[in-house]
Amino acid sequence: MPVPAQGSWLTDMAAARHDLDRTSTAARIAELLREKITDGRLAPGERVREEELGDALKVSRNTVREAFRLLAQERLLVHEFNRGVFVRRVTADGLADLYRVRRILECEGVRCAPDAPREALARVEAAVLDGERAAADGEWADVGTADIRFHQAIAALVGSPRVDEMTRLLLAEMRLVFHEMGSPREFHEPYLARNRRLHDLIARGDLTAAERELRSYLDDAEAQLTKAYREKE
Amino acid sequence: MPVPAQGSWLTDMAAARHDLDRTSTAARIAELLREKITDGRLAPGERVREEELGDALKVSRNTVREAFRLLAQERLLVHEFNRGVFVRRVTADGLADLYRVRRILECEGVRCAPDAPREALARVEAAVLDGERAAADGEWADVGTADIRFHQAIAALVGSPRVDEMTRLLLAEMRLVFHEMGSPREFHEPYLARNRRLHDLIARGDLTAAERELRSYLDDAEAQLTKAYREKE
DNA sequence: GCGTAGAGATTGTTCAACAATCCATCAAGA
DNA sequence: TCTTGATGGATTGTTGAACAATCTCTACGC
Repeated sequence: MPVPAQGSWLTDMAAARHDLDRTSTAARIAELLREKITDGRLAPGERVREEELGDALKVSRNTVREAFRLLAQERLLVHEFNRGVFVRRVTADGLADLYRVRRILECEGVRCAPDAPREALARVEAAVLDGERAAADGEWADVGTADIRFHQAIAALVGSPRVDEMTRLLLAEMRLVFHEMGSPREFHEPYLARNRRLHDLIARGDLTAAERELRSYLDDAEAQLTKAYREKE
Repeated sequence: MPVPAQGSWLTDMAAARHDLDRTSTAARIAELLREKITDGRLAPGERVREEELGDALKVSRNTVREAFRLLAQERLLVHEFNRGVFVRRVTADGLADLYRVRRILECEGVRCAPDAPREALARVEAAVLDGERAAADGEWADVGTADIRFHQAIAALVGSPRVDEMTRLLLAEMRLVFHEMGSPREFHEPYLARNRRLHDLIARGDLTAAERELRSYLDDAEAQLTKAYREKE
């Protein structure tokens, strides 16, 4: 049989392989739950009963349990042995750790910006624009989504699938934090301008200033959230 | 009821909570498999049949499947829909990505060294000593284990549970790479002295030199492994 | 107020069955 | 000979029911 040339259409097919393989019922249930959780329709701390969910989706308990295991490993659900599964509640300590890792990954993204492909930087700007547009329309939930996509894009400048995945989980957990405090507008509005500035600094190639801006950005956001956390207790 | 003082013994109890709660059968099976994989007794690419394993352990297929899901999320197993689960094979691309993230996390560890507690640095030195001792005894498998513990300890200087966990998964995957090439001695021996030097630089507080040393360390290791990978193909 | 005991609910685990899919093999046809 | 298509066995995917183990709440007695 003929050997396909490097970079032939066959290579593309091989790369697109994962799009083709069907997904298990458990994986699809997990996806549904993920949406409900990131939407905030399943609130942090809320319990998810396996029989209840199984009946609602017309699937067996075993399948539901598989889905639970997936999301528990993703840190969206917490599985307490013999007690059940709950939507994760992020503690103040957890929040600090979240920001610690965000600082590491996102700052690395900024430092990698010069080596990043043009499309990667374009995605950063796209997220900025989406946020500004959503703010103009008063769609504050969408502003939050755009903000998360912005930071995802920053970390993606590293160009590492692993970093992308870690950031995805990280930011999904951040959504839990936002939902726990329920403050879409007051929280996201002031950061729109900073997203814009951060992007411009990166695009201009002033990485030192960009990293400084990002760090102060994250410090401020963390301080604000932590303060709100403490007040809630 | 009296409020416990910050850092009291109650805090310790709460932290040790997870040691007490019984673990599910699936979690224990996962632990068994994890050992077999990191020991190399389950080789990369090898298939693990669910019925076979269930019979061997006298547990039901469903329970085995749960264990598979856990390890698949840990990236030790690969789950191919309708085809089965296999011990992960790390590709050359995967190897490069592993080192990309290791550089990020471990270099951050070095930079955080001044703020790290004394015990954290002690663990770095302990790993160095363990490696040297194992080498003197000719126990090259133990040298590999000590090397991994060394790098785990470096990343742990960050002081973040999340970084610890990410590094744990990362290094478990590195073991797969080592097993795939089956070269314990030739590979680990030259790095013993470098581990020692790296620790000394950190202990001395010369972080600039330490980070440079670590980067060159990782570059060399990656190059060596990548070369061996290419030759195997 | 405190400890105990029991009832009900929920999770943990097993088992058997069937459906869906994969894989190797083999037969037919160009 | 090579390709194509069909067949059957093996393995995974999913279900539903059953029972055991554990938790949680309530009622009771002290």
